[in-house]
Formats: sequence, structure tokens, C-alpha cells
Amino acid sequence: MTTPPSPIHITIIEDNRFIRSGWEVTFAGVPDLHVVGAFESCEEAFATTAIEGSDVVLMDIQLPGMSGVDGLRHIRKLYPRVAVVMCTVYDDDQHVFDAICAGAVGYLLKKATPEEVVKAIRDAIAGGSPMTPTIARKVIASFQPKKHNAIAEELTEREHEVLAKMAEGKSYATIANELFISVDGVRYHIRNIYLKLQVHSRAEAIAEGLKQRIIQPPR
Amino acid sequence: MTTPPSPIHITIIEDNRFIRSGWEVTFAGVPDLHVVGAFESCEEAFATTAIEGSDVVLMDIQLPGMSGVDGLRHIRKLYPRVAVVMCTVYDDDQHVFDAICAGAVGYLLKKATPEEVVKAIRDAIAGGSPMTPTIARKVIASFQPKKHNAIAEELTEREHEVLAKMAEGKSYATIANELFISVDGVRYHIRNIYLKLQVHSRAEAIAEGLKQRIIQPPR
DNA sequence: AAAACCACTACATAACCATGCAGTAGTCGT
DNA sequence: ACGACTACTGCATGGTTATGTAGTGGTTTT
Repeated sequence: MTTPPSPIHITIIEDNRFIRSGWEVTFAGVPDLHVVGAFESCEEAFATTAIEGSDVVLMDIQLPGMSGVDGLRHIRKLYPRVAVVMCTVYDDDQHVFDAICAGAVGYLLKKATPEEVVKAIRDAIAGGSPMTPTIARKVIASFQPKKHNAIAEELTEREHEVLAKMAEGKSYATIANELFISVDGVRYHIRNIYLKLQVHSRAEAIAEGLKQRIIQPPR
Repeated sequence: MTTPPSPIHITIIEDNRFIRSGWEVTFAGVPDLHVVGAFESCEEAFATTAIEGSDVVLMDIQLPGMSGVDGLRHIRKLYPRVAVVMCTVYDDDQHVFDAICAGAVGYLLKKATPEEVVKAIRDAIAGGSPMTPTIARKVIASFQPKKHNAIAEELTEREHEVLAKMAEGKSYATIANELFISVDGVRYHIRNIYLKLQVHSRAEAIAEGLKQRIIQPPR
């Protein structure tokens, strides 16, 4: 989305009225921001055309009635072009990743200053993904291998190759062909993988491999 | 890592000498930053104790000899406490995610201003993950479902439930027990999942489910 | 009423996977 | 030379999965 020549239109969904009006006052003092509407619940906002006329929705997670994450899903479905930035006290994995997976383009903790929130909104409109630093670290860390004590034994290069191909859904026969070994050779490696990951099936191995970030989900 | 009372010690690894000395000059003018060493390759840096004595390594990806990502892996292994921030021209998925998965705490594009680089280093030390906005968006988007035209048909709630349990490695019998249906009932859903995802095995379904972000890797 | 859709249930059969067990050849360390 | 280790190869067997086919009951649409 290119920077609009007109102000950035914002809808606020926040049940705490001090915070809500605090944001309204802050944005009113910023020339390139324009508050279309401010609501204390998703239901309230959905009963108006505010979101439809907005570039950004700034919303909380814990709201009366429909939760912020459910509201986010609804917004993504109805108005896929609207950028949604969550601003919430929740910094736990569940809330963070639920919101991101549901389509949030940004995630701020409520300790963010008004200036930071303004910057975040501009950032979101400019194609970025504003996050409170510790949230960003949490997101990045989710791609990285878990601490070393969780990996009882490391897979060999070959085992890693085999696991990656298993995770692509390839049969033993196909893996054997691709690696120029026999089907029983593939079995040999798979046994070792299962021993090392302490699992008993292909899907369990894939799950554990993903969990330990030994393999990555397809992109 | 808490904010150190002494300056942030930085090692620079960048083969372009104008950029390298540009950063050195910039950081020299910032009281809370201290450059321990500046190198044009990983090999050079590893032959010294600079990294060992650093809080942050700021490095490029395209380097003579050992690549930045391989160097990053080496640093993560030898000095797990050192925060590594990549600064590079590469904005493609491969480079971005390779570096992040390999352990980078931040990823900047080379268009970042000196002030932005300084802020990024402080951010990294403060526990954040500095990223050029478009990189952050790319990272966030990687958690989100692909565009709608890639999903030929949506899974029903039940199918989604079944797929998630399959991905945990659960057998048909276990899934049946947990969902209070027969094993053949599970099979019924799995058939539909395979049809919709156009796959022919459990692992292929998992792979496609992860690829389309219908299911998420375990965290 | 009939058709379409959804969520099951069931049986049969072939294919694939998981595991037990044994062996070979090459490399490395004692 | 011998033992330990690694990376295979092989056979046997039982378990699980994938697919073909058919049916039931409930709900919604035509």
C-alpha cells in the first residue's frame, strides 16, 4: 500500500475509555492521522462503516463480547486491505501468535508511548510490521532452534536430509531414489531419526522436527 | 540481557570498505557504542578475539570466503550470547529466513540510515529484534494464510481438527477416541482433507497444511 | 418430493510403514 | 589385528494407512 496523499484513517477499538480517548486526543494532534471512529467493542464498530473507511484499525485483544482476535479475523475477511495493529497487555505466546496468525500486521504492548503508537501506525501504512521490541524478539526466536538441552542428540547430515524429505511427504521409495540408496537404507536412517527424536511414526518425527526447529515449515 | 553499564561493544564484518569505515565513524561518534573490531570477512574476525569481547556483531551476508550466514552459525555456536544483526542488500525470502533461522536477532536492509543502525543495535541489546519494516512485514506474513486463490477449498471445522491431530502424529484410532467418532469416521474426514489439499498421504497433507498456514508448526 | 450436502459408519483390499534381526564394507582408534 | 562406529543392505512380519465402494440419518435447497 503506497503512502496515501490524504491522512491515515484510523478506527480505534478499545474498551478502556481513558486509553481510548487518550489515543483520540493524541491522533487529533497529528496532522497526518484522522480518527474515523472510536469504539469500546467489535460489535459496536461493526455496526458502523468506520472500519470500511479506515486504513488502519488499532485494537485491543481483551474486549467485551467478541474478542479482539475474533474481531480481527472478521475484519480480515470483510476488509482485507485494512491493516490491523493490536495493542494489548498480553505478551504470552498464545495471544501473540494467535493474533499474528489471524492476520495482525503489528503487535504493540500497552506500555508503548503515544509517540510510539503514532510511529507504529505510520509504519504499518508504509508496509512495515510494527512490534514492541520484545514481541519482535519472540517472533524471531520462534524460527530458531530451541535451547540445546532440548536436543538430546543431533541428527547427522544424512538424517537431516531424510527427515526433510519425509516432511515433504515423500515415500521411502522416492527418498531412496533421490538419495541413491536402497529403501532399506532409508529405513536405517529413519530408525535412527526415531530413536534420536524419541518418536514412533513419521508424523511424530515431523512434528518433533518442527518443534525443535530442526526442519522448517514450507514457505 | 540487561542494559550494560559500559558501552555496547560491537564487531563489524563488512567487505565494502566505505560502508565499513562509515559505520566505524558513525559509532565512534556515539558515546554508548564502542567498536572492538572491523573486518572484511568472517575468517578475519574469527582469527581475533573481537567477537568474544563483543555484545553485538553487525554483519553482511555476501562476504568473501565464508558467507555471512555460515559465519552467523559459527558465532551462534561459539558465542551464544553475542547478538548478531545482519545488514545486507538481500531482501529475498531465502536469505532472510536462512539468516533468521540460523540465529540472527535482527535483519536490516542496507538502505538503513546510520541513525537507524545505531538504534537497531541499541534495540538488539535491549532484547528486541530490529528489522527493516518490509522485512518485519515479510516475517509476520510468513505466519499468515496465503492469498485466497491458493486455497482451492476451505477445510471444515472438523477437517481442520483432524488435520491438526494428524500433524501431532496421532493415529486414526487415537483421533477417533478424542473426537468420539469411529475410526472410519476419521477416515472419512481424512479423505476429504486429501481431496481438498490434493495430496495422497498424511505427511503430504501436513506439509500442504503448513505451507498454506492452515496449521501452524508446534511452538 | 427429490436432490444436494454434511457427518458419519462399515467392509474389503492393497500399499506403505515400523520394527526385529542379521550382515557387509569402510574408517578410525587402540 | 581387533573392536567400535558409521552407513548402508537385506529379509520377515505385523500394524497402520489409503482407497474403493456402499449405506444411514439429518438438514437445507430446489
